[in-house]
Amino acid sequence: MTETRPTRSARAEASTSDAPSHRYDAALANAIEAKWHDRWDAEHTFWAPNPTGPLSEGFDAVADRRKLYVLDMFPYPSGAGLHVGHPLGYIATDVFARFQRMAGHNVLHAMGYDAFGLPAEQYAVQTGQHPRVTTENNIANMRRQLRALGLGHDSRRSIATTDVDYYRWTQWIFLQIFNSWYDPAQDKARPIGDLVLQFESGERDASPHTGGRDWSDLDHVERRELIDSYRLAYIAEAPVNWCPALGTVLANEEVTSEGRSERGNHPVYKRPLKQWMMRITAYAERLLRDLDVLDWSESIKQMQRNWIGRSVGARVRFPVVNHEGLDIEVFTTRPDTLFGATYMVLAPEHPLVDRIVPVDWPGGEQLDEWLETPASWRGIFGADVTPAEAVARYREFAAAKSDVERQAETREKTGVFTGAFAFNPTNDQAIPIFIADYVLMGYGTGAIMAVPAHDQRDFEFAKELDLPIVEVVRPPDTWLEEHGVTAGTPADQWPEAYAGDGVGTNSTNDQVSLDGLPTPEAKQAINEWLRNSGFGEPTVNYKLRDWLFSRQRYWGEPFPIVYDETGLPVALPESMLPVELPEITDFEPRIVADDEDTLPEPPLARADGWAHVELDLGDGRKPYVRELNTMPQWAGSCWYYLRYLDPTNDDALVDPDVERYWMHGTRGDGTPAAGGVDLYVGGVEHAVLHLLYARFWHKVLYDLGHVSTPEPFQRLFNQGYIQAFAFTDERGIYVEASEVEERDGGYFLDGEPVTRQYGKMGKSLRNVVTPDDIYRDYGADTLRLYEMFMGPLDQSRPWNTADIVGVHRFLQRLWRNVVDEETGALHVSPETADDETRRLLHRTIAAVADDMATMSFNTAIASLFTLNNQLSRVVGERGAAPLEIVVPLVLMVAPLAPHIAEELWERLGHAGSLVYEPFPEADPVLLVDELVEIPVQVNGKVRGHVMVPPDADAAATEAAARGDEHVAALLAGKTVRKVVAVPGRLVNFVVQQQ
RNA sequence: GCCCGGAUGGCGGAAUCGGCAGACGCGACCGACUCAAAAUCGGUUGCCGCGAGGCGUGUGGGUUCGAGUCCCACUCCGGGCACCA
Repeated sequence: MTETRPTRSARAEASTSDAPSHRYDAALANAIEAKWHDRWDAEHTFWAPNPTGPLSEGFDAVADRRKLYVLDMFPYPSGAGLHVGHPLGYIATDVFARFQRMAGHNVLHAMGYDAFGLPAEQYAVQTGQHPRVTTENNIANMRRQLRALGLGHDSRRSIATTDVDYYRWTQWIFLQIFNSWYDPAQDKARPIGDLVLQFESGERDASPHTGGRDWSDLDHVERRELIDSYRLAYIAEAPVNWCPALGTVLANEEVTSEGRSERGNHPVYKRPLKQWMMRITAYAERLLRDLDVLDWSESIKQMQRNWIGRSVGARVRFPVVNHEGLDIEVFTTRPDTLFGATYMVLAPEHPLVDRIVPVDWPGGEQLDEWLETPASWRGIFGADVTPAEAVARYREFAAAKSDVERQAETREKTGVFTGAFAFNPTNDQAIPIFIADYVLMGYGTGAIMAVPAHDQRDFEFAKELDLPIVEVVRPPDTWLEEHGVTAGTPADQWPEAYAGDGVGTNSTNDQVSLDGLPTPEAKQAINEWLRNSGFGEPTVNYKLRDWLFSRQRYWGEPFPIVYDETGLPVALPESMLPVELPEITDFEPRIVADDEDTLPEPPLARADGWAHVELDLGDGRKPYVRELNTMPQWAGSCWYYLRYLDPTNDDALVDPDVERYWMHGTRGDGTPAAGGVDLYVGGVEHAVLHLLYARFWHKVLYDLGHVSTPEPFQRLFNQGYIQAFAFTDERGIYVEASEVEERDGGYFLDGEPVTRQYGKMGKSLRNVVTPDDIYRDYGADTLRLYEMFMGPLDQSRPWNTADIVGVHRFLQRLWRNVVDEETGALHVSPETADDETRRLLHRTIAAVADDMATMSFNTAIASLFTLNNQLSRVVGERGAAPLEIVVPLVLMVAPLAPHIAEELWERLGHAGSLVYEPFPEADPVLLVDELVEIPVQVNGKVRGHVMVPPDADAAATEAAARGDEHVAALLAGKTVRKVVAVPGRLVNFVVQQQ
């Protein structure tokens, strides 16, 4: 590139042309920043020593400091590079980490790259360039952009998930999970070998899972199948989210509620496929319970709670009429309404449907009151056909509806009678069994008991198909009134179901009566009856499903799994790790048709020499076929925070002593904690993806003794987003935002008016501002300061380049207060500051230290502005800045704008970096003013101010207030009914209203 | 529909416990410097009013000597979940 940048701003031109030669401008800032980046690198300034091992050099010097682990969410190295919105969190953690170093902590702060994933692979498909090349280029560019920000990361600890040395340990963790099972008795994961021992010793009975056969009756393959069914990582054929456009299946968490892929918004179809699953459901209760001890925002906790979806209820078994021994099991949160169950509904794909469907529609004595099956039960699906045909038709109808269509529809209830009946166990009444798509196979047991009087969905279905509606919970009078009915109104004349608590009614048999019982007691009573009668038992159900863990992709971690002649998976031994990705040239998914009939073929299937191997896994050398799927992108990001601790360890994923030092159960301030990372900063978009998966893996590692804390992230902070204005022309097309001019309250591009919009920064809105632009025009310190000054970290706010000059001027004034702009010489003085300035200094120190600790960086900066403005006044008067003010000011600025602070620190005569200098401390004596100004109110309105000593009591303050001329005039001739005098705060005279 | 979060000048935002609303910055206006402009420096800037003063934190009520802050009802905006039994 030989030509000069055409976009170089006029401001930068002007400031470099005829400004004083030692003014702090972009050019000077860039020079200073480059110098300190090199210095920090050369001096290993940000190397945080481990207590032991290869990274422990220098630990003795920091051994008495408290540890602090600060972490940013793992970034994906995008080919587009960073825009100014990306580093917001990184700057915040860096400011916090720098402050905490000055406050006496040994701070671990590192940055790595979540580098597997779709974009590099899709780029490879388009260009033929290997994803590794693309990925490494992107990482290099991102490293450059982040280095320019002056982030104090320990560069030795930077890892990428694509490093073979890293994914070797991702595979190792997979093996740990694969080789474990969840023992409900101990409520933890245990080695799979323990389970085998339990079966062999007879301690655990195999027969319930094998059709009544004992472990000793099983052959080798059957035993493996049984054991495999217990593993925390297992293969299952289940309806999965197949996304043809992405050529892969997706986890539930990766599918939006509109039934589209979170990445790319492509249609997703349910189809049965054999896939790897992770048994995260075994941890549902612990994942939920342990949220209570985490310092996370309530909203994120709530999102995880919703996703886990715990509900308390009961399982109830309904015997199927004419099928001896066959029960339909349902889950209900309202077992107290069991007497009101007038029909049942199965999900259309429920496996029992085919077994219960009779040859003909029932009639005569099977139906208590009707002579033949009512037409309404058969509806349009069952008219003129057999039950089997009706079921088939309905299934076809339901399957044809995509999730999107279901969403869009008005949720009119549809369904069809199966022709079969079940007994309501409370009263032995035969109730009809339907299939309907409002019952989902994936939740509970895929079957429900329908209580139309007390469930709105069942109510609507009952109305639609003309089914009986029986009241078993008496609603409160207020509800009856509001719905225009009385206590005597039959439930089928209610305008809607009553789903709330009430008092039991119509619920009595020989053994139990719920009549008159309030709902909570009724639940207890019926649960007891269910247990005694054997029809059911209380239980807890979760919405959370197991995690679908395989992807039909190339650019991901290969599984350390092969298959032998039985087709069952065999774990590779640790000694065979890593399983490296084979080199291939064709990354294209084989079939990309955007419909639901295509089958995925993993790209690894084409690596013939790799996929088929001969190995000796203890059975002698024999052929095996490798697992051809790869792991999802979430795998690598599930544990990277552990690898930062000990990135070079070849013997373990992390040394236990190192792990305990950085992670173990105390917070930075010494109080007990459940999780190891002291501060984790990132976007809210990972609320139920990464944060749930990582907690799950961490708990498995905890159960197996590989980590010492039950939770990975003690404190989570969700930063807001930087949004930006965008502009559309009259066609509604986005135009380049940086070229739009504002004048007379309107916006114009090339003289044509354009419309201002607001949204996420990105290519599609053409409103990207890159950090490189800002470095060029102002320098990195200005960018850092601006991003921290824009507002509170947890809120989203608009980027506004025009506002940047404010913080840039601050740095310029700070510089000018210390360095002569014309000569470059220092103009500081050892003379003491005046009392007012000194007091302001100490107030500022107190405020800034407090704000830094609570990450209120915007107000910390405001305080620094105020002090610097005062210093400017002093310099104006005296021609020199008192060192007494300058030194602490520079130290306070250091976490926020480290380059200029280091430079000033050096010019002030210090040899080393200020990174580990103690943060200034406020003198408490100077925080108290000699006189304080107190507002004086009359009837709540401020009418004057008086100066009083800070320790003046109420009487003295009131006396002073009465002495104020203006106040005295207002009080003259009026009756003071009450005086509120709050010492140090205010005085309020309450006078008779005239 | 359910669950969270939010609403303060022209703009971004500030205001530990219920105690001077609008800190700090942008913008705007005035002035200094300059032949001039930019940059820089100083001042003014919630609204109405010449002023005294009045009004003012999404809306309507309430508690209180006193409410941006607490309570009740609502409006709008953002996010999450959603036929979850």
